[in-house]
Amino acid sequence: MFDQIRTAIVKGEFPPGSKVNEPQLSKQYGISRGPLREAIRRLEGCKLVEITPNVGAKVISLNSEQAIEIYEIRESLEGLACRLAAQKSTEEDCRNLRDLLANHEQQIQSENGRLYYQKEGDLDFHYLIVQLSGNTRLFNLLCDELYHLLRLYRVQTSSSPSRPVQAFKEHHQIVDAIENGDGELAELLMRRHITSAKETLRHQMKSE
Amino acid sequence: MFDQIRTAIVKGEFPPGSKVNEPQLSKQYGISRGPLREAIRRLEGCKLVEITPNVGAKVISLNSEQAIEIYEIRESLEGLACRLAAQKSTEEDCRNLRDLLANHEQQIQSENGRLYYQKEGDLDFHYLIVQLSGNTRLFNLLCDELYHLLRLYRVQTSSSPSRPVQAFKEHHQIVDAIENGDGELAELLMRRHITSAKETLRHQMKSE
DNA sequence: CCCGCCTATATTGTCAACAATTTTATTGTT
DNA sequence: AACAATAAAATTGTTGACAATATAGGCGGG
Repeated sequence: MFDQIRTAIVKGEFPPGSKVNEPQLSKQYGISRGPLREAIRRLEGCKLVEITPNVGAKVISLNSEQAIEIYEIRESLEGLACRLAAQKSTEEDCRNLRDLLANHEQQIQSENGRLYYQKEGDLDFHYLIVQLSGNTRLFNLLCDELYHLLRLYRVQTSSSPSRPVQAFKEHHQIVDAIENGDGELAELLMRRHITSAKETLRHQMKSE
Repeated sequence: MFDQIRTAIVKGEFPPGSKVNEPQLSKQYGISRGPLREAIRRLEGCKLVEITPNVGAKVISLNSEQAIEIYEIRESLEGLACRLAAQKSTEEDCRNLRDLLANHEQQIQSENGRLYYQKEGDLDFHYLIVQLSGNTRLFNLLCDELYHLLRLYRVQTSSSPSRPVQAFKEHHQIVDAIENGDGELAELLMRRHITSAKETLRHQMKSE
C-alpha cells in the first residue's frame, strides 16, 4: 500500500504539488481511509508529501535550490560511505563492484543501454557502495529517503544525468581507491563526483 | 500529541525496547486509536519506534554499534554544516555564536551549570551552526531525527558527555574558522570534534 | 517435570459513520 | 461588475465497533 503510492509518486503519476485526496485514493486502492492515512504519514516521514493540518497532504515539489540541498547532503554522506567501504570491503566486494561497472559498460555500448545507464545505472553503483559501507542507518537514510527524492526530481524536471561517460570513468577511479583500501582518496573522489553533478545542476539553473 | 509521545520517549519515560500498547496509550492521552496510530507512524518516520506488522510498535533501543553509526553520520553532516556556515554567515551570526559560547562559559563556572552544559549546552551549539548552514533539509535531518536519537541514547546509557572543557575549547576554534570564512578548516575541526566524541564512546565500549 | 496442543484473552488491522473544518458556490448589496 | 456575507458541498479529523492475528495460559500426553 505504502509502497504502491510511493512508487506512483516517484514515477510522477501523482504530479508534484498536487493534492492528495483521501476519499479518492481510498476508492482507487480499495481500502478504507484509516490505513490510507497511516500510509500518508509514512510518506510524510520520507518527505514525499507535506501535510498541512485541516487541509491535507500534497505531493512534494522540489525546486532547484532544494535539489542542490539534497546534493550537498549526498556529497557528504556518500563520501562517508566510500571511506567506510574502502576500510572494510573484501576482495569479493571489489569484484562485485567491478562486475557492476563491466555490466554498465556493456549497456553503454548498446544504444538504448546508454539510456538505461543514464536512468538507473548510476544509482545502482551508489546503492552498492552504500551497502558496502556497513553502516545500516546510512544505508536507510540514503536509499529510503534521498534517492527517492532525487528520482522524483529527475522525473519532475525530466532531466537525465548529463556526462555519463565521464561519470563512468569516475566510478572506476572510485573503485580503484576502494580496492587499495584508501579511504581518504575514495571519499575525496566520491565527493568530487557528486559535486560536479551538483555544479552541472547549478549551471542549468543559472541558464534560465 | 505526536510531540508529547516523542518527548516522553526521549526523556526515557517509555523504556527503550518496551512495547507500545495502543489501547493503553489511547486511554492515557485521552484520544482514540485512529489518531494515535498516525502519531506512531510519525514516530516510525523519525526512527524512534520500530513497527512489526501484526505485532506492534516498540520503542527503539540503541546499542553502542548503532550509536557509533549515528556519530559517523553526524561527523559527516555537521562537517558539511560547518563548511556552509563558514561560507555564508554574517558578522551578526558570528556574534551570536560568540554570545552562546560566552553563556556556556559562565554556566561552566558555576557548579550545576557544568551539569547543564554537559547535558544540553553542547547540542545548543551544534543546533545553531546547523541553522547557520542555511540548508533547510540538513537542519531538519539533524534536529528532527538524529539529535533526538542521541538524546535517547544518552538517557538510555545515562552517559553525560565527558571532556566538557576540551569540547568548549574546540567550539571556540570552530567559531574562529567560521569567522574567518575558512570553510575547509571549519569542516575539518568539526569532524575532528565529533570524531573524538565517537572515539570516547568506542573506548567505553571496549572496556566492557 | 517438560513439551506440544488447544482454548481464551489481548492486541493489532480495518471499516463505516459522525463531527469539525475548509473550500466552493450562491446570493445579495453597492 | 465586483465585493462581502452566507449557505452548501467537500474534505479532513475523530470515534467506536468489528474482524484478523498474535500472545498467554491451561490441559493432557509423554
